[in-house]
Amino acid sequence: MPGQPTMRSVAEHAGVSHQTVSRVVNGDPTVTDAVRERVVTSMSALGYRPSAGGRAMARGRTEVVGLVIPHDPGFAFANDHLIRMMTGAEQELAARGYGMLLSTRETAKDPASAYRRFDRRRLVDGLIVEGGGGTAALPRLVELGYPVVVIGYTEDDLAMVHPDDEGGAYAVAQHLLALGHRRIGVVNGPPESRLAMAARMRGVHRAFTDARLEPPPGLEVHGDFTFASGHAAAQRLMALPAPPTAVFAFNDAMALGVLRWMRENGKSVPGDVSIAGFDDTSAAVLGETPLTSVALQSVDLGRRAAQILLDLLDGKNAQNTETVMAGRLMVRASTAPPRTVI
Amino acid sequence: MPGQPTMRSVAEHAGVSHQTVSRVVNGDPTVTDAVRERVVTSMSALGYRPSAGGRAMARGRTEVVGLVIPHDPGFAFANDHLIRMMTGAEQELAARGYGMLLSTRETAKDPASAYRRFDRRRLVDGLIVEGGGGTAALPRLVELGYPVVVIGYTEDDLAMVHPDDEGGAYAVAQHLLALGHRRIGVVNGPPESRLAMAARMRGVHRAFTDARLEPPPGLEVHGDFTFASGHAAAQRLMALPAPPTAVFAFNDAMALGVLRWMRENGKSVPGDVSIAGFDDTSAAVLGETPLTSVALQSVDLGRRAAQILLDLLDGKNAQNTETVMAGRLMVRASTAPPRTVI
DNA sequence: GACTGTAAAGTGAGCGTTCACTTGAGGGCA
DNA sequence: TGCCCTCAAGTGAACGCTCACTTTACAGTC
Repeated sequence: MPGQPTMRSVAEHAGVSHQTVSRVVNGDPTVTDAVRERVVTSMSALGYRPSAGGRAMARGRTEVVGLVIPHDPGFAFANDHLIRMMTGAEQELAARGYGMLLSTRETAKDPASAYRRFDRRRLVDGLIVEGGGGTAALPRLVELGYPVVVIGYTEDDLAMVHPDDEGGAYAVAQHLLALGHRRIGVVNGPPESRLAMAARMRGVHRAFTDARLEPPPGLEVHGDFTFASGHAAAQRLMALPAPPTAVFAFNDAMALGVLRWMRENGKSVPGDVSIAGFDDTSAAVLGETPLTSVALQSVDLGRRAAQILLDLLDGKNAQNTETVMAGRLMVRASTAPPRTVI
Repeated sequence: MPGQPTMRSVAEHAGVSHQTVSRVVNGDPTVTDAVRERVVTSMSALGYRPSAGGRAMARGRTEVVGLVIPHDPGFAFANDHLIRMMTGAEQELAARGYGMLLSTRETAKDPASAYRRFDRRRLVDGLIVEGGGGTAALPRLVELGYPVVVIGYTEDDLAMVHPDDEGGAYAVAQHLLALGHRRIGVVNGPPESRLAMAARMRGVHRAFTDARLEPPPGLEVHGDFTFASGHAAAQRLMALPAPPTAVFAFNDAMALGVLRWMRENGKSVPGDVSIAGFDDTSAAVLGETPLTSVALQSVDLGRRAAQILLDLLDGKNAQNTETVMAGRLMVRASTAPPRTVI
């Protein structure tokens, strides 16, 4: 787009200096109303819009932050969370005049792919990384001098924002215990998410401990967050000599897999087996048997991450904080007291 | 981040001119291997990374495009599509060295909000707008000189990329007719999507016509794409004197609402009533009764939109094309022959 | 040997802002 | 009246890159 009006052309049109136009654009209070009005008139007469590139050059920062999200074809179920988180972050950033540049990474194939962009070129001021797991490339970004906020967990010394996984899992386990379940099966997640999964596991154990009960041994199996792995996990759990009366899957997709297995094998839910999930995805809510699950505050998670990053950019709050946002237990039709209270 | 190395400092370190460094960065073939190697060594020794701002200034374009997506709290079901579309677009853009700036708009509250950013400041070279509906602000963007590609439908004279809504709906209707259904209820979408919905309706009618049948009158009701509206629509359809034997809802969320109503009212699916949706969301696939639906090529839709936009930016393909991407009928457990073939 | 052509590298301006500093006008006060 | 102070606006450089043009070196030709 050649021939776009510049500050100098606006200045000429308004009969002031370019610096005065700059002051008007940036809301400098020292400009008198008369001059300001003249400049504003010229700006709209010429159709002037400031160039982000010019500003970036002069200020030494781009006022754009990068958002790195995982993108794994198989993990479609996290989409509700991702979209909400993104909009939360975007709105917070927009409110402070920042833009959000999106970069996707295929965790499995090439974890570093999404970072490479930021490594190669200086086009963002900081980064929000969704999902700390499997991000060995994180230290490289820090090395480059980027402020980084992780949505999720990381072992690197970075600001973290994450849901209260332990509290959420505690709430689910407590709910199931209160219904009278004792043999509670757990479908745990994959190694990439071990920090979040460990927190959820702690929550489950704490619920048992608080109820002065021992967590039943041998009722924990592992999935990889996919529907299919939940389905397989149900098979394994129900084949045990003493199968569980309730299954708590560490995400909704696996919980739906468990539910499907129950349907296929003539088990009623919640009659024979109660099922609970985690994430409160639309698939869990809108199904024929709505799932008890834990709702994350995805929008606020994104919003908060953006706030922290902006504070880091402003030099405020240089501490690498850990922010935990409460989850909410959503009790639905998939959980009920066990047939025979033990 | 002050004191970052620049082209000139790299040039000094390597004992060449800044222009030679520029040539190396941009892969100019006229640089001899010896010099190139020296420059590359200096670049990594100093940790040099080009400044996107400087390049944007000098080139007069930012090499970033904007992606505008709708964000309506109630419309969570489109998330699968959105994420896939975004990753498709992002990967295509990244492959050509472009960045993708995200902007969300709340269609209902303030349709123009997402555009304002691009109106106020010159920070992208072009725009991809997801969902043409309700975008009265589009002409303003064109007026500003942005190349725009719409994913969806628009009445403005812009490049469009959209799924084959007519063909997809045709496939569903044909499938239901082939099963023996004649009284096929349709749960249509909201006015904002009227162009897409009209295409789907044409598809349904064409299927009837091709089968030398008359579309049954009075079996079309309207929803707003939400689960609740699908639920209500089922109520209305089934209260008719001659209720449908199959219901085709124009998105999955409404189809799931229909399914729920059937469950609550003792109708078996697909025994008493067949149900089909549109979009092939995870909620439809992973439910207890997997839904027959139409899968969109969301990733390719995004990828294609990005390609077209990049071509527009290159001055190639100045035509405002309309690109249609086939959908795929996914037949699942929610559709079967009617109990009594009429 | 002088001339031309070409490939490789260098020079300097310019892109549109902001920053640090300077100028100028006007007011208050002794 | 003269001085200083304050507030509003102006001046010019700098930010880091690319573009258009120029220089240099060297080989080929007559």
